[in-house]
Amino acid sequence: MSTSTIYDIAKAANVSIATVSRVFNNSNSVSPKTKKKIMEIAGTMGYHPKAYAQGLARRNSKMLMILVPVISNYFFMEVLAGIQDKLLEYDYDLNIHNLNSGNSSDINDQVDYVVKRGLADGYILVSVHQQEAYWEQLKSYQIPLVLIDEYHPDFDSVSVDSVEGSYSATKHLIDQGYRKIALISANPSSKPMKDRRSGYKRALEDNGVVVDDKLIIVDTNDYRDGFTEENGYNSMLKILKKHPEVDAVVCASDIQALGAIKAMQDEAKRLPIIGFDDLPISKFLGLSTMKQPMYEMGTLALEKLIQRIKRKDNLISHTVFSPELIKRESSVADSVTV
Amino acid sequence: MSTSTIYDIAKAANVSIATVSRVFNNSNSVSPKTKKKIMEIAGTMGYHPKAYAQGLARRNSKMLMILVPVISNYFFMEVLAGIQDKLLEYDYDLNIHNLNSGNSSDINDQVDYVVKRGLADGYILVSVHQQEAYWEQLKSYQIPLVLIDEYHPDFDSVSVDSVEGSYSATKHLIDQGYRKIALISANPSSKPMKDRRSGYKRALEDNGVVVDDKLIIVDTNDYRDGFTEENGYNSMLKILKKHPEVDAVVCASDIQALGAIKAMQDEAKRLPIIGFDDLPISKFLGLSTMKQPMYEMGTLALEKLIQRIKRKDNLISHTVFSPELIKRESSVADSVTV
DNA sequence: CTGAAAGCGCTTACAG
DNA sequence: CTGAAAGCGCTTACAG
Repeated sequence: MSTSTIYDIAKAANVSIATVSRVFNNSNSVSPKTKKKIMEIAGTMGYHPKAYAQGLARRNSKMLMILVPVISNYFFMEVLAGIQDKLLEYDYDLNIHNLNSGNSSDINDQVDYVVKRGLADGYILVSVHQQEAYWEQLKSYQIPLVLIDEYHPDFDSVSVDSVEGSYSATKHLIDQGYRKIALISANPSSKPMKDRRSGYKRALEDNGVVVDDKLIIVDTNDYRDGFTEENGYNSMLKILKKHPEVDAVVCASDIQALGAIKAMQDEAKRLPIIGFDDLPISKFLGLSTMKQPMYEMGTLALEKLIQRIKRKDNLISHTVFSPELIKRESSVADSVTV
Repeated sequence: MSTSTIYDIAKAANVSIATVSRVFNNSNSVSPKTKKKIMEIAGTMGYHPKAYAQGLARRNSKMLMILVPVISNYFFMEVLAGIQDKLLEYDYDLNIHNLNSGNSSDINDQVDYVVKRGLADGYILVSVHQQEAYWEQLKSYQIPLVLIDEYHPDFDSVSVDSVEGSYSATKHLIDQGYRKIALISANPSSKPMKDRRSGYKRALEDNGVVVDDKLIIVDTNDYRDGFTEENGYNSMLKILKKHPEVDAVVCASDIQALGAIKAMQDEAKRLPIIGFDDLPISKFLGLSTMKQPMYEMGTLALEKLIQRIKRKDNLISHTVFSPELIKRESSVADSVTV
């Protein structure tokens, strides 16, 4: 660690530490001459104000933090891009804290720990799903915080209507005459998955199709909440072997749909299929899907957080986007061939 | 912000702040009784020691930081997984700082800023490629730091032999009789790309094939250093239209290979092709590739960093892995059909 | 434009 | 097992 402090610089420049501090805080009440001298000395000594000392003295950190359970998914990537681009307009550092499910402590405790340590001035929680009791506790800390991909009345939030999205996806298949529609699910207890399942069911019911719970395929492997190619692959295999009556498939995510498509290829079958997300790769594979405005969700969440930091007593606001149906070859009847 | 401090807790519990501090630092020299009382009070008041105050008082943060230019690639994801899993053995927090190329300041300055602020006790730089002069400057700060996907004699590092990997990929195609082998490149000025290009050239030369620089395809769009499907798609289109003599293709990355394959489909052509990375999706698409031990690179880098923090004067160590050739359908002669 | 001094919220010898 | 006090490296009124 370059060990020089503000005292070293002050001594070398023959000024007080207050003056050194001022040049690093861009106070204009420093003469250009001494400013220049201080900057030169700081340069050669490799000095820069230490975050911990500044954070303590200022009582704010000019840092924002993103808390996210799974960094390695495309949804988060795009959300992050939106946050980062918007961040260029503001004077904040950004750090990402990966909530680790492999960790001994659970997500609750990890959020609690990070947030209470107060490293950042505000937090964006992406795809963090908690019990009601925990949200209330979090609320009591009165820390600026916005939710993405989750809804709770007590916090600003930006999310997508998963019920509606799944409804549209299912309806799209129904409209083409399919009736035995399977759902390849992810971890069924997660909030978005519950919503997607209920959208799927409602679409069937609204169109006079009896819901058959056996056609809702849940893989037991919960790695990454089931949002993996393997999950889709195995689920599709199960459909092909145990449910030959199925004539179309709704997937909880594009990544599972990709695995499912591979399974169909391996079995030389072809069923209409639709995903959820719209990964960049999906376009290349002709996968129909429900697109979420991920980038916009990121920019909007950041704006909400900045506003919240400025005025803690602003009214809470919620933004819910509707996913958009992207029709491509995978779900269109006449292009579905073996 | 939950505004209670150690003083509030001390007062409420009728003890000194030293005692409160001790219970939060797991000092065993506190009676179980007062410990319990303090924890209860802290619980109801939502108290937890603030990171900035602790960091300043302790002179270390028990935090590690990853600096990375592009978070949204599979290589980083796997490296991160390795780091995180290994981290469970140690008592450190982990944060990720995304070096933002969209930012006004360049990567140099961003690394400098972050590292000098001293938020973490050590840093892992992933895929950060700098000029020699900057490495020297960084070295002068004497901050614990390890490099992944880059090599510099002054820092511990973990990397892959891109020259050898690219050589093997090219040789694999040559061995099957192909001679007019194109290279779909990424940003040609990046270190790994230079290495991959030279591996490609050497493999050709070693096997009596004259290198034709026109067959090295560089897309002008530098988004994400060219590691995108679009880049691969456009590059392949160019090959098919302008270089019909090409009989096989080496790609700088799997993600580009995916785009390239899509382009071939759209043009109803099929050339043997090989990528570099081994994304999970590649297996499903039958893409041959050069696999890097990303997860292991992460765990190893973390271990090196921990050692470096413990003993700053240990000898610098470098680990270079050899990529492994994964043969799948995309590059095998007899399975290549339109 | 500049300095002296208080304060930010902790930790940690030191003393008992 | 516990407390008083110094110190960590800054910022920021206040005074000049």
